[in-house]
Amino acid sequence: MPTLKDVARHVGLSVTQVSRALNDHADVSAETKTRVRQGALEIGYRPNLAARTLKSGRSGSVAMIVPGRSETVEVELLMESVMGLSAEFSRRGLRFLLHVLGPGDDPVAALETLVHGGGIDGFVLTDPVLNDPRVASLTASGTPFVLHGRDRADAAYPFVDIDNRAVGHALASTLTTRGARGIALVGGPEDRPYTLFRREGIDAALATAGARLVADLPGPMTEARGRAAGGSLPPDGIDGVIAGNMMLAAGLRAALPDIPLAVHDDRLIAFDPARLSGPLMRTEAPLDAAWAPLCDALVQAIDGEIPQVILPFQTHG
Amino acid sequence: MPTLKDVARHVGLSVTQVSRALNDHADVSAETKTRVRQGALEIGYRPNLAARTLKSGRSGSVAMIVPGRSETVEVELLMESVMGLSAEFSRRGLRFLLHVLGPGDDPVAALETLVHGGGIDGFVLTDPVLNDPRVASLTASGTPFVLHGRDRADAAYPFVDIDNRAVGHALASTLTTRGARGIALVGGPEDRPYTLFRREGIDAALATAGARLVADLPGPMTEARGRAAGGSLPPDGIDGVIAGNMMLAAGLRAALPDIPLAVHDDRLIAFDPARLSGPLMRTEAPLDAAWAPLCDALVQAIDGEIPQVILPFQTHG
DNA sequence: CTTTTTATCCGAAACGTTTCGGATGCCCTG
DNA sequence: CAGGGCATCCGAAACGTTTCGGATAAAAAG
Repeated sequence: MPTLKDVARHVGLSVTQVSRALNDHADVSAETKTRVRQGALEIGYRPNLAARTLKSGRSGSVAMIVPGRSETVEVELLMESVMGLSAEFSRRGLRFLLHVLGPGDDPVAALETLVHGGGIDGFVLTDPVLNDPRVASLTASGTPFVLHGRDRADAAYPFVDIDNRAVGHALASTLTTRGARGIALVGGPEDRPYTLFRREGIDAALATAGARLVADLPGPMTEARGRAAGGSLPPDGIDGVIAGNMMLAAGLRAALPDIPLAVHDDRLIAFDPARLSGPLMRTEAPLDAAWAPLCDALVQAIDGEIPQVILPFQTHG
Repeated sequence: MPTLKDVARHVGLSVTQVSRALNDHADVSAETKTRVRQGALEIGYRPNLAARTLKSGRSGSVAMIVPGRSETVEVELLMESVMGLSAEFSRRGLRFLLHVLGPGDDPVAALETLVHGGGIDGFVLTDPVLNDPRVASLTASGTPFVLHGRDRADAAYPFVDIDNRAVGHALASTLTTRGARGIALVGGPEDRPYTLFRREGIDAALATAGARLVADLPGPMTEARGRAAGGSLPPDGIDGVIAGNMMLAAGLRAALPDIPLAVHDDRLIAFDPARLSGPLMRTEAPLDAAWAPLCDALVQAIDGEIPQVILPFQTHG
């Protein structure tokens, strides 16, 4: 495998100038730069990451820790993010390390092992719970990271998220402006911050409109539970339902064919809203819009900044 | 961060001896070894992965390159192997690097970048095509790898695979021993070696039994295509069909309710064979039995061996 | 015509580790 | 006591990159 020295010999320059040329440094003439790049291409030069790391202290690799297969985890989402993030990182020349936890493994312990071992510049964290211990651990050790979501309202670390409070507000408002006064919420898992934030927004909107939350049923977001929840709601006093995602909405629609439905759509699975009959309003924020911002944010976090990105959502219907 | 030099100064030895002591080398006295280890602990020494990698070429991490989302790729299988392999590697204390290709990326170029970049001890390759260029590239550069499957019959490199020729033979035999003489094959993609190997086994079995292959329809293995292929078969002269996997079989069964079906089941998706009515014979080899052997084989390959593992399959019905 | 600037270039040191090829002192054999 | 064998140690050279501190020439300024 050719090294900088080989390129230098090939183009008749010093190793120094070749290095500077390839890194687009200032004191190399434009002509030399193209000549060097050309020569590097010709002999198939590829930079040695280990050497670069040794010199610069940055390893150029980032890591993500994901839970293994289990009941509570949405594999579809997991793999969507793994593939999306990995692709974005490779495009930026960064290496993506994936650590899959075993059945009984502690996420924080795995994190600390990886951090301690060195060679990782930063972490991507996803699917936070309230006051996530991983955030605490990384903050304590001063390791750069970016969180997809937030584990508390007053997050002071780098994150990429949507405004779930606003989402909740929009969902509730869209029902109340259509006259709904008794509203049921069939939301996501209770220990997830976004469930909480959305409910805050819902409460605020309902209070303003003089409506009230008749039922609040947090839980897993599957079509089956949507149907079950729809069936368990009291038959009277409910003229609008808010669903956590499209699967829940589909189940709810099956159980309650005519009720006005407001739902947040993360576009995780291709689910055509037209398939849902009856009155439907949606807030839409595609999850896969987050991968690139997450990568950028992590890069900035590694550079010592604290990027906090709020992605937009759209309202339909 | 303390380095070897710091440890050396702290215990009053040379850098050389400290390095050898920590790596449990032969010509260091037992007493010195413990003294060095103690000293290293005291000042909190952590080996620098980059330097070690640069010098020794071993980094303790392995990589896998997967295609991004596309039509031709079975995401479910991809995710299954990524999760399975990653979990197995972390359990062995190895780091698992995942590189997801962009839409137009060349797998071989990505491979070579990663190889020369350093810091990767070996690769896991999956889903080979005939005479796979990745195999050629890694063989040429002398990089350790293990292939899930084989890209040719006379593979001389490390691999983990099932005996697809035997699978084909078993599938065909199970039909001929039941009296079938005109047999249709609805197999997998044409450029996949396993499709070829299975057909070899099928041909051999049919020749022995005096039966013949009336139709041969390679292609993607989806339920829809199974149904389409079933409908396109000539109505007469076929008294047995071989299907590439359970999805194909399900489609075929829908189109041909009574025909004897022989199918290979990789247990990729939980598909209860009992759901298929009519005469059914199966060869069964769960894909997820391969992750652990693949890891072991890669570790051996990195140590210079050439493990070649043939996993067993079972025959049902 | 000398001096200063500017645009390019280069040698050499450094990052932290492993390892080759000796050194040193000691004990044992003859 | 000369010599070989053994256990234990060390200096120095690598691995491939980045970068500091100059060097060289031509162009601009005095």
